[in-house]
Amino acid sequence: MKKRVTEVIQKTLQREFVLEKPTNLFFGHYATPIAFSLAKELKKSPIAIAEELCSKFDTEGIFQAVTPIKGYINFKLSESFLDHYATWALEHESEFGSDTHNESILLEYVSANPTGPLHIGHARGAVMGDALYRIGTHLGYKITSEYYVNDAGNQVDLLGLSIYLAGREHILNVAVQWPEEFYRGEYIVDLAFVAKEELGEAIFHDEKNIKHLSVWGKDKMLELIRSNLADVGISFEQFVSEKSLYGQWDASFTRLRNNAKTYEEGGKVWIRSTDLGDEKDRVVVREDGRPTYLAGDIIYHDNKFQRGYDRYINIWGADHHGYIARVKAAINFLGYDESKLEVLLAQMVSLLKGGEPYKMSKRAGNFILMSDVVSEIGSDALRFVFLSKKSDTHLEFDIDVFKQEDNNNPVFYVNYAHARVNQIFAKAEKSLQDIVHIKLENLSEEAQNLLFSALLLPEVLDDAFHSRQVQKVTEYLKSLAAALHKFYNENRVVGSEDEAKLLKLFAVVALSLRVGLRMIGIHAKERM
RNA sequence: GCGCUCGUAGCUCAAUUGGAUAGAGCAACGGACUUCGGAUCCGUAGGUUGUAGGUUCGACUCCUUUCGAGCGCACCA
Repeated sequence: MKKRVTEVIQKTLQREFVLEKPTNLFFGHYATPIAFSLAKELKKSPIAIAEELCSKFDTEGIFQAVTPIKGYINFKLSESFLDHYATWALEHESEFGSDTHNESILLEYVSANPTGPLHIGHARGAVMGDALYRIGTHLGYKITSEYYVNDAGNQVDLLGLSIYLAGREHILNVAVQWPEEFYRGEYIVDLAFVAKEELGEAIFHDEKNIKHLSVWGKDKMLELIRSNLADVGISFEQFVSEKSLYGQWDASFTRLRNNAKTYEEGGKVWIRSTDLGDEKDRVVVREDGRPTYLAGDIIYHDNKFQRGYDRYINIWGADHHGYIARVKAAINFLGYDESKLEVLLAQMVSLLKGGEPYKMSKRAGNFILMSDVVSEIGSDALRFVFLSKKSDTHLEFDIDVFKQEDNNNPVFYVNYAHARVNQIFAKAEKSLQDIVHIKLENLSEEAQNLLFSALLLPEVLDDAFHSRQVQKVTEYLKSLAAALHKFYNENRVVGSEDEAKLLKLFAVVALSLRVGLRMIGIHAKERM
């Protein structure tokens, strides 16, 4: 819709302009403040310019009226244009809001270490990544979703050790000296018992088995993570193992060295990340020859860029923000365009329950488990609330709100609007086929506004994806649902003169709600 | 101390990325045809957008100052 409008205006004005929506639909459906920017150049008042420009538009086709108000030029769409679009949308539900783009994008998210279950912090990045994936794919981008598995290094060793010691303490009943650092959650003890089942008790007799337990435990945790994700409807196209990329280190390292971006000092190899704005240079190879974590990420990003996507998006927890500079520096040093990498940060989440801080799970080792929250409020509510706020703001919410079945609960509210439309169709004993070709004309002001709002979904999706701000979708769904509830309360549909027209209008609203919800991974309810 | 992110109604958050009178929900108060599902809707009240400057036709948005919060500042991942 916006595309068509832009085309038409472009053709008439023959210059660049900003197209926006008026704050009040009373003015029109679209508006441009172009007269303000022309005022200086033309040495005339914006008001005069706006009036002049308005007369250039013909009001036979797509626009019903083009009016100047206080320097703004306002465009009102014609009913026949809106009706055509509505009919098309109803007949092509799966294409509503879709588009084509050539850009290919590698979207990496979650990538939690396979050393424990997912906690609530991971959930925010997870649902955000998944929503971007769904929206972007719908918009026609070629997106690949990927999970990077840190299956090398200390943490996995620590996992093995923790299971081993838990087994000795709880299964062999021998006294154990716990080291300073280990994984504390009760899930470790559970794992030890599973290990006993699957591998036999003898595994805890010899510390040589720790290595084996590490790999075994890592696989188990990855399985758990996948099932946690599956519970909220998230799956990945590919998992990339850190370990499997290690063979490529020499090649990456050689390129860095040849570009003179590394140096040796104190027996270690450093990368000159300060050249590109990092606070200090970073070690990539330790004195004993083992590569650092950064080395792993250098290989991984080298590998990513070799795969030749147009764009790379990483979603990281906000606590990793300090890492962006060095990774971007490394990408640049490897000879790639680092601006192709976008890092989105998911800020911290704090949960309340009945106004009190949510109890940490002992099972998880003082984290809030994502699976606990999901079993309390469900996947839909979790998604909706996490996607309702800008990802870079700190978020606090009370999970009791999402158990209520009323206005407090936005998931419920939006679903209710959708179900309501279904109920009306049932009451009227009509189906979509009966009304899809009814012409929407001579609508009341309110009906026309509602129709227009419902048809905005495509541009909302577009905007949300481009700005990587998924809360625009949830905001839109809430306001569209509100508009429907309001209209419903003020207008009788079934049995009225305009029954067929209003049913069609409602069908468009329901369509928009349904597709919008689908974009954030929620299945719209037919009845409550 | 340095860096990143953030500061909007009592609370939780929006604001078309520089545009028209800064909007929703909650909480408070007052209302709605004996209902196409009242699981909804309408109204009232609530703001110097943390502070102080600057940029311009125009600033919640950009720049500078200052205060406050969170996070980060590993040869851990």
